[in-house]
Amino acid sequence: MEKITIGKLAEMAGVGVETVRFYQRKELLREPKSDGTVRTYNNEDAQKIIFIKKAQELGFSLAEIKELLELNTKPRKTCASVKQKTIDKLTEIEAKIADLQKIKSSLEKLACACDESQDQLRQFKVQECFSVGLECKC
Amino acid sequence: MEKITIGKLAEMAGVGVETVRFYQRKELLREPKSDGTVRTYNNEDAQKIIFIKKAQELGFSLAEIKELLELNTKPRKTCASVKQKTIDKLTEIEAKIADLQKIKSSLEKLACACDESQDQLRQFKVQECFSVGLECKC
DNA sequence: TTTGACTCCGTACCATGGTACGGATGATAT
DNA sequence: ATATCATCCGTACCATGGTACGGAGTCAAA
Repeated sequence: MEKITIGKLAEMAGVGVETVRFYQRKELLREPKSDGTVRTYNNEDAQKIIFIKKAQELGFSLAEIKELLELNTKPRKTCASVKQKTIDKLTEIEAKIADLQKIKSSLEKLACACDESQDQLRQFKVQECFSVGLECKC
Repeated sequence: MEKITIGKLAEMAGVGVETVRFYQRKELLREPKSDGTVRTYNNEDAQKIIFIKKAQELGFSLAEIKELLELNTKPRKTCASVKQKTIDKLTEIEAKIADLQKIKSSLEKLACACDESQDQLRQFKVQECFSVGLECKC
């Protein structure tokens, strides 16, 4: 395994060096062992940063992301409690997927309306996707 | 249609009065007509706020949410350009759904690992979901 | 061995998305 | 009609998630 410096790591993950250090302060990333004074990272650190960025785009806060990353890594936790937390997270994620599907259906309807009348187009309201039944009649 | 004051609206949508005013400043909500000095809102305003909150949880910024709400409401836009933008948004949303599915599969695998050995459990890494192939052997 | 690039660390600053506060005015219930 | 409550508006402040800066130390190639 090659020696990865913070600059290299940041580049691999597509973030700034300062961001890496910020995540360390927030305990989203470990403080790596230093051989001498310059610290070295590994591929897992890069993977973690990439996960953090993706999860943020999906509406998770850093605190929530920390929970996700630590689900099974806290010692002294029973299998059962890990499983319960995991299932809770799964439920949350399924809800997000369902909400995205609603917006998706709504936008599909809008795409249809583009081929209908100007009137149809102007009267369409994306925001209704969370309150009324949606059916695309294309 | 009943008269909805800002306080009522905020309550309906589950936000604070200040948040409503903030969204108005950001032009996510219209400045409603006032009959006299107190302004009155309608159900659509409430629907919009609910949409905003949901979309935020899905990782959209207020600027992006504004774009979504305005997709078909800007006059002087051609049907074709509306359609193109809509399709772009759809693509984005499909990507989000796909990423959520990856995390979901990963957590499902974790839930399985809970029933296996402690070793399996501790070695599991959620963050791998964006880099390696995942298969649940439950 | 010096020069240039990179690291480390602290502190300051920034944008986004609100939240709180306070005074003036307007509405409503008794 | 007056007490109470909400609205309006401006401004200040706040938390989250970074980003920038500056000084000191370190490493590696020429």
